[in-house]
Amino acid sequence: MYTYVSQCYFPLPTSLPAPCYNECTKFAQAGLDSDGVIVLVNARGKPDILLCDLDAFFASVEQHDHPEYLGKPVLVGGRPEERGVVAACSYEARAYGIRSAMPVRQALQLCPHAVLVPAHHSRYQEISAHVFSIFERFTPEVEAVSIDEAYLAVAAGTGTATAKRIREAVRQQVGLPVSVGVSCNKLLAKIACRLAKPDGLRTLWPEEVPAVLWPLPVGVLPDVGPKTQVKLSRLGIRTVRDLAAIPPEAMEALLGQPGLIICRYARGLDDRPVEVHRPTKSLSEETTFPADVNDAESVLSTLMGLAEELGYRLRGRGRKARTITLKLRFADFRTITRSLTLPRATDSDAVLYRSARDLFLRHQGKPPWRLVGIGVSGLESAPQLSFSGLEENEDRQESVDRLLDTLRTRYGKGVVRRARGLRP
DNA sequence: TCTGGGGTCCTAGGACCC
DNA sequence: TCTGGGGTCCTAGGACCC
Repeated sequence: MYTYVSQCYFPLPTSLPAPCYNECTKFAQAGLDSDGVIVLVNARGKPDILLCDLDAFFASVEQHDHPEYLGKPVLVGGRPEERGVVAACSYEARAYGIRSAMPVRQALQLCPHAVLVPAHHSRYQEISAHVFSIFERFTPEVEAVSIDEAYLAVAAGTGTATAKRIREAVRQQVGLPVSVGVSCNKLLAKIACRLAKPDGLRTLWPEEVPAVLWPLPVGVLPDVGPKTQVKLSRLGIRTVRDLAAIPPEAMEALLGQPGLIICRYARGLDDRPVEVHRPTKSLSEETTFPADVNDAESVLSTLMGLAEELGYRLRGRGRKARTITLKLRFADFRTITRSLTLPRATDSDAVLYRSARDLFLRHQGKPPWRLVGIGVSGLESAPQLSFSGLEENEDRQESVDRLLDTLRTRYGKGVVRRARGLRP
């Protein structure tokens, strides 16, 4: 008997092979267990899914590079007097109730003797690249979620063994703990990893959904953030079990499309594929001022620096953008975005800056300003310019941007700022 | 003591075209 | 004079994630 099952939960008889609650279509094999419940079995040899997540990544790197920090509460983040927040904290710090995204000032009140370290992003990038290269020795199917997290697809039945070997390899060759969750889909792998932390490995198979997933608060599910939790709790929905008992149509009426998705999650169902290549859709640069700013000139000069940085990144990736977005945050935290779309895509610092400046002059609102940012979207790949093409290029500014990029890559940012006539 | 920075995806309304 | 849908592009905001 073959069928197409996507709703409800299915307890599994032990005689059947490892189940998979992904929404299988023509290859899904269904049967009835002793209770007469429909059973959906992975008959296609679907891969096992691993979620590998480096524990407290930035903080662990700092502890690795500075062994004197081992065993201590470590905060990686901005300076408290500049409104910094915690980017990462060690498990020792978490014991004091410190969490990432918490203002550093608040974190230091919870734990005054914590070690506060500024972020070293290029170092984290380097370590991340090393870890990802280890992942890729085990499977080409690696989807980077972030600098410290990746989904891996491996052959069915090999998940746990692979996870053990990955953890050993990363521990030995990089010296960092990585937790791994193993299951048959992304959702359950992610929850398994969360349960495994810190420095652990665990599996979570669909037959464990009622016992393990259902008692947890709905907030463990992806896409269920603070706002959604409030909406759900008004309906008395607090645990995943509560949610699994609600008809999906009701959730769709309440939350739209995401309502249907979280209903499937509540049943342990998730058919998102592991995607190796995910093209960048947008890039942005923003800054919160150490103190609110009252003069437009300061905002504009900051904006120029952000535009240069963004242009540099855009050109470095060989992309151009059609839509430019200005972001402003006021002292009361109200935030607006204003965008414009150009007839032709650009990667020029000057065009980025002028566009953002014009948007600012038109929509600046009332000072003081707290944050300014610039973003680009509508990305296109920029044709590679040959050197001769560069010389013939009518837009001299483009050649200047690229020359300065070369200098910057070779000699660093300070050289370029001087070349542009800015103070180093 | 307020609340970083970099992303993704979705929704909704208006303009415009067929 | 009144009244259609459908599709695409653009803009703005919101929720969420790491």
